[in-house]
Amino acid sequence: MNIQFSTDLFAGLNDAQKEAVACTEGPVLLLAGAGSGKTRVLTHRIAHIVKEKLAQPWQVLAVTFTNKAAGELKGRVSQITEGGDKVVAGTFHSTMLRVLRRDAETLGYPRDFSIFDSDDSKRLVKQILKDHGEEGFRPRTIHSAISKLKNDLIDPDTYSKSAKMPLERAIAGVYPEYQRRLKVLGGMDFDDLIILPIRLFREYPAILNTWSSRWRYIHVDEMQDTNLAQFELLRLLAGPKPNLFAVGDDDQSIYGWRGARVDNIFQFSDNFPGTQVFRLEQNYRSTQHILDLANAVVSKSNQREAKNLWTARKGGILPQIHGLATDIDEAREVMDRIGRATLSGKLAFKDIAILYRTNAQSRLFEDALRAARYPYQILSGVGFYSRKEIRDAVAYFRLCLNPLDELSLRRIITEPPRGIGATTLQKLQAFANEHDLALSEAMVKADRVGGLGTRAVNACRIFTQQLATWKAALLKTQPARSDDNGEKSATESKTESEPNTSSEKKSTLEGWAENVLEESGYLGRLRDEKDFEAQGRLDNLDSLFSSLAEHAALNGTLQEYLEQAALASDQDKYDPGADSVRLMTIHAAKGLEFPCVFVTGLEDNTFPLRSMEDADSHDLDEERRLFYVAVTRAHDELILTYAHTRRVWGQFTEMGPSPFLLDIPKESVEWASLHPTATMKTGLQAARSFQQPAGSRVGQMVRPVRQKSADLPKLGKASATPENGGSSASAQISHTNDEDIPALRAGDLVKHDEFGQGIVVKVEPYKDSVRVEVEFDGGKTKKLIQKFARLQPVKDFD
DNA sequence: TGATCTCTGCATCAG
DNA sequence: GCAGAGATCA
Repeated sequence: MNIQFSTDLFAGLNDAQKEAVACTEGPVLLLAGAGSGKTRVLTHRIAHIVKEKLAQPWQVLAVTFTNKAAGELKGRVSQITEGGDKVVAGTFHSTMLRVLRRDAETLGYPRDFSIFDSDDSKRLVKQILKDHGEEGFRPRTIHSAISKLKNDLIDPDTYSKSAKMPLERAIAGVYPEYQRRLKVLGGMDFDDLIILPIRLFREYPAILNTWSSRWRYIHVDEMQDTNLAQFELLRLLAGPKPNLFAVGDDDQSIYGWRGARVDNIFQFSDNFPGTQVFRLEQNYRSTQHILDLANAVVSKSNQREAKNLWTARKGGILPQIHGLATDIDEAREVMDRIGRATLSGKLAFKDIAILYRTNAQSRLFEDALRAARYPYQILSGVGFYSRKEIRDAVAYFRLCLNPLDELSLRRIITEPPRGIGATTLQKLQAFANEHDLALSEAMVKADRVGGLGTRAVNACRIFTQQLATWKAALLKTQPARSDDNGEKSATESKTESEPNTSSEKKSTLEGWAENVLEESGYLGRLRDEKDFEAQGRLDNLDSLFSSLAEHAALNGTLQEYLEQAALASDQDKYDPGADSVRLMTIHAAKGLEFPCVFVTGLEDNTFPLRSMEDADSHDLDEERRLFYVAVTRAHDELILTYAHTRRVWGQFTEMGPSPFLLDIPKESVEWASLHPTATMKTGLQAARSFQQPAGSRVGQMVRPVRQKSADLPKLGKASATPENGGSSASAQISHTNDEDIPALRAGDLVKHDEFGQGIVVKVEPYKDSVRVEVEFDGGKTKKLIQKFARLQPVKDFD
């Protein structure tokens, strides 16, 4: 997609797009279907505002869904008009972080507050539960409840009044304490980054005025996925004469589970009287086939604005559905297709995306890609910054910036072991509580803490001294923010490779970082371990150092680095240049597009994924929209796959096909599955069972895959049903692979073009092939030379 | 105190 | 299949 240098910003836009770009004043709602060019409208509108001098670039705010999208937006605006790089663009979180870095002290937080990620938050909740003697509840549950309350702007007092049930009372007990401790530790969690600015704006109108008068034009992308708190922020910032431009699509609302409200779109006009509404309904991305399929499934959802998404791209490749015996076969099938498409030069690796519902599914694809030696990148899952060694390193860094950050302190105090164990910490903590000190302050005064042995006191002294040295050394690496011109040598001083120099000599940020981990003994300990895993960890730390160096070369501070790390999204890892297959969850694929898309794991309870507690139709609708998002990522080619057997939690589990597959009209898709009739049947059962209350779950039979072939009677029945008659089944094998002949063994299910389905009775060598004896349905037994017989294995069947 | 081992519980989506 | 908790031993 290339934006041309055009004097006319409106050239190349369709009528609806033009209108939206031109409408710069007052509240505007742009309902933009998938692939309808909303990003184009956003960029052009902002460029238009800047170019017409309606505002300075820095008076234009664009809230995007990822920081990466923000960067791209700025880049594109710069291409069209001058000063585009000065437009303020970022996610809600990163934008509000600016506000908070300036005024956090007003709310009683230190300037250098830490950002706690959800792992930190859960730890904190766990601590509180322990202190309250309520360890029966899961920290995860409590934390997510608190998070939800915060996003709904419900404060602890209000909640406490309505809390009745034991769980609710536990939440009500933890919530205020959690907030209190965050503050004591000088930390904010992700939700605080949204709700604290709200409090700031409400309580200090002058501060609100600073920002709301600065940002004269506000743009919000993906409005359907904003929550109440984010909406309130927008309302406050937009002020009484809102120049607020919101873009969204209710069909793509996929974050209900974390508090997003589609009503922020539906009720936009009520909340902002005088709203002008525009619709983008022409899709420029996908073929008609793909849109038909997408529309068919999403139109079954209950709460939805009727719309009419269309495309001029008629024809194209019909989407395919492919059912495989096992999840491993599924991965193999995807590899096969990738191989064929790339080998023929039809597609590059980077044109291909493999999408899945949950991160756990990525492993098999990863293994298969590695085995096939196809380049790939994973855009979701356990990222770099959540690796243990990186978290440890970051904890050291965070502690240097914010001594109150007890979570980090506790994390690294035994990494490596330094003679300070649980009992010592307990005593320190008691002392700290008594004298109203932070844990790190108590350590400084360890000699005054009762009951500590000299060994422990010494250990504390050594550690606190180290910490002080590191802090001092850190200051030398940071260019003073006001006059930072000279420090260009940041990347260049890597010449000295002596690891054990004192902190004085390393004046670069990465040198400092390396030194901290060296002096603390962290690196030494890893080196001593000498095993494969430890080497990997050391390599990762090396990557951390070089990324710090890169950051420092751009005059970035450690704090900024940590912020970026904390707020980085999965998509920020996306490297559009690299020619590699992309793997990601559907959530992470939001906003992206690819010529060829695999949507995998289309089984009941994989996708849609049912949760134990709330299996109501509302959730199914969100899964449905998620499916819609998944398939509308594709330009030309769409392949849906599912497996009959999947390993779940290490156990082989029978899966039924996704109910979504049943919503796809026959003419919109090609069934490449081996057993469509059976598929449809189990699919129907699955669809029905979805509506049943939790507890009555089906399809959880567990048995080893090897026993599969013993399942013959069922097969016989299924293939004897009148409506399938065998003909439909044979039509399904759309392409026989003329690769290697499948290895068969007695008990395997096979299918023959003429004789239908059967079971292998005997396998014996015959010349340069094998002779297979097959007992076909109806009792006929045939001896066939496999080389000529074109027997198709039917590995797995319900 | 800390290393090692066993076991249990648990398992979406994400900034 | 894995991480974290708890038990055990040096």
